[in-house]
Amino acid sequence: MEEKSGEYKKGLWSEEEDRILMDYVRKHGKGKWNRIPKVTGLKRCGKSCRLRWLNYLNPGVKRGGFSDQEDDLIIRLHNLLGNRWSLIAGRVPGRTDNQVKNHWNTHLSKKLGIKNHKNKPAASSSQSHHSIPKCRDDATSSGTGSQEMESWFWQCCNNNDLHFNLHTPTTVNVLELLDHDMSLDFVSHAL
DNA sequence: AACCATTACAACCGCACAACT
DNA sequence: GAGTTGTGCGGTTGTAATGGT
Repeated sequence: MEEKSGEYKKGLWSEEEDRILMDYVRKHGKGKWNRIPKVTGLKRCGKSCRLRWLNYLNPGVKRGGFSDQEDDLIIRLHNLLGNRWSLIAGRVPGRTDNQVKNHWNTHLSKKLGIKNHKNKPAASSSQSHHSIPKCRDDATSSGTGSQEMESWFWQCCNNNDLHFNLHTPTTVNVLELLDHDMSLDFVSHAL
């Protein structure tokens, strides 16, 4: 994975570069980003191409400001998940992790009076007083476990009390709950 | 109009990890 | 099993745009 510095251009992308990258993705699909400079002659490293596509050129990316609903959802998901931007972004349709992260750091952290982005996620607080239901096997192999988790989750939501420790095994439960059971609708209503 | 400070967002960097050879 | 490659993630930096003086 040799990408010598100096061989590739840095900084903002030009329209021409965007067009070349779009053409490549149209023809070859996503992936194998490191081939792009070789195939297209684009003076950008694969990593940069991937990022440009994911955060800007991808038609699924929503542009423009964040709505109040999105803000609210992000705040609550951040409260739940901490700085897990990709997870948060995965539940905010049309938004990328980079967008969410930037939006948090420039708007929401100020709005909430959070000092800086090195803030530890609330979720990583060592005081986790919650008994989170047991997980994977229970939750995924039987409806009961899943229901138990959902019920527990709702309880936390109702108490506006979403501080779990991300580094405990129970985190897995939370994330799995999100992945398995919680469509955006569920999350946005729950949170 | 010119300068400086702040804001918002795009992009880069370093690291980790999974897949592949 | 070891090395290489490709990808993803979070933190950080760079820069254009905007606002204030």
